[in-house]
Amino acid sequence: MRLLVLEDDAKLGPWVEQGLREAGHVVDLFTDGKDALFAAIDQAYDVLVLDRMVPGLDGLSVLRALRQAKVTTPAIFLTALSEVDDRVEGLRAGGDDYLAKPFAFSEFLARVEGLARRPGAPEENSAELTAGDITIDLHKRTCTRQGKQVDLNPKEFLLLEVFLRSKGRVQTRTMLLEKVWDMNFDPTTSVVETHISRLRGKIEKPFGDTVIRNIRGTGYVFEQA
Amino acid sequence: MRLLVLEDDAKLGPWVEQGLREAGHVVDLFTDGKDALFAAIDQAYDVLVLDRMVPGLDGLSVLRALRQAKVTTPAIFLTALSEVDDRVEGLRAGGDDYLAKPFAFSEFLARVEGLARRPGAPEENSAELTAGDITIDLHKRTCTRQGKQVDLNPKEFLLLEVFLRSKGRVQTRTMLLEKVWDMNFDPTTSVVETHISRLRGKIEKPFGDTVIRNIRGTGYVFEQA
DNA sequence: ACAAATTTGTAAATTTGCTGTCAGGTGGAT
DNA sequence: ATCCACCTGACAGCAAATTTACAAATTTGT
Repeated sequence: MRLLVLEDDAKLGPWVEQGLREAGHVVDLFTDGKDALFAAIDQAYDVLVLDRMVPGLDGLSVLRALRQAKVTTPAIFLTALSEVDDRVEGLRAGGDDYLAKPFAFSEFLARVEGLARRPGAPEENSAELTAGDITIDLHKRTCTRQGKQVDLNPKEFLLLEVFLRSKGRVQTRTMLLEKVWDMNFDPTTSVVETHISRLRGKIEKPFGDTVIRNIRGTGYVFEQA
Repeated sequence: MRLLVLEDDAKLGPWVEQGLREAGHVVDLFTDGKDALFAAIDQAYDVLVLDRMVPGLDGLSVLRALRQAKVTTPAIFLTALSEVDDRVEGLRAGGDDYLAKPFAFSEFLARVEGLARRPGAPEENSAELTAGDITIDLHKRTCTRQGKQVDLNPKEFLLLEVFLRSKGRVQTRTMLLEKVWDMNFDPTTSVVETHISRLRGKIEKPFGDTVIRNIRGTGYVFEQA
């Protein structure tokens, strides 16, 4: 598989490059936005990996330019910024997925390879995640259950997104704190519980069943319907 | 899994400790290098997690001392980016590993668990354990028998897990106390019997047969179906 | 740029339910 | 028959989880 990586961080770039190589892919690493843009236009890549902030031309602009030029290669953003808006912005610009730093390489690889084998043009393909009768649309930021629309706040949406991406595996409180709140050192907070409760109020209560199961002393599992 | 963590940072230490606990491991946290060294010498850990800089004796020295004492437990270093020098990078060649802060917990967990199964254990990854018509899924934390779901409490689940990992071999009460309760000595307690009874109530009674056989004066054996 | 409205995190109150102890019962071994 | 190990159910303590209320922070509209 042929991959373009745009990343100027001196450590992260080579790390990503080597990891992808070891996984059997062909990688072109760029540290400058303009170079990456030109390369992406005249070469056929399977996936683009873009950093949000780089010299020359930032990843966001690169992708916008590409989409304008009708280049539909799927793209994934690496973003150091943790706020929801920053994650979302990449998607708005025509990105197909994002990943917050720091990340586990295995997860990165899975996402990249997942994008590549996805059929259809990114334009009409509205990045969706589904579990049973629950569906969320990453681009439109909407959530539906049994066809009915469910309004979620940003944090609730992100929390649900993490659950839908975990495909039924247990998410420990520590993992959730990291993925949804980027909190790295605070085992005492009870944000998780609070937001689980709110999410349940919207996604379970009106439907009278249980989709988020608690595992005492560990965390939560999203049950596949 | 039994882990030693040497980390003096007041935030990072407890965070790592709890995260590993939630993931189902037994953790001993130390903030002083010397204490950690003594513990690592006379206890059998599966992995050592060492900070580079700690009071008493720094992580690298601890590891050197251990290797000299022929302790081969695999180790992973947590180190600030600025502390990554040649010596630390060299760890990789020796089979040990390092991780630069800040890191994603999920990645840390993956590395730690990867190190532990290094000594020629090719299996794993399936996350399922099976015996006859009984199956447990460690990721989803579920248990089924004859296709029917069986709800287990954390301790019951852990107990069953221990049995499935030792298919056919006798588990003495002492072994169970150590593996499930992390107790090292207390002949008076009857926790084991109580929990065996509860587990049986869920996994034998509804199915009308026996899978956990008692061996009078010794312990229990899990019978393959 | 300001005020109103919404969203988010904290803290406290309440609920839930897991866990270990114990007591009484059962049954096997000698 | 009697001892001893094991089984089982009841119960109380406790810690985790849930819910609620409130305050801080953020977003939105003007």
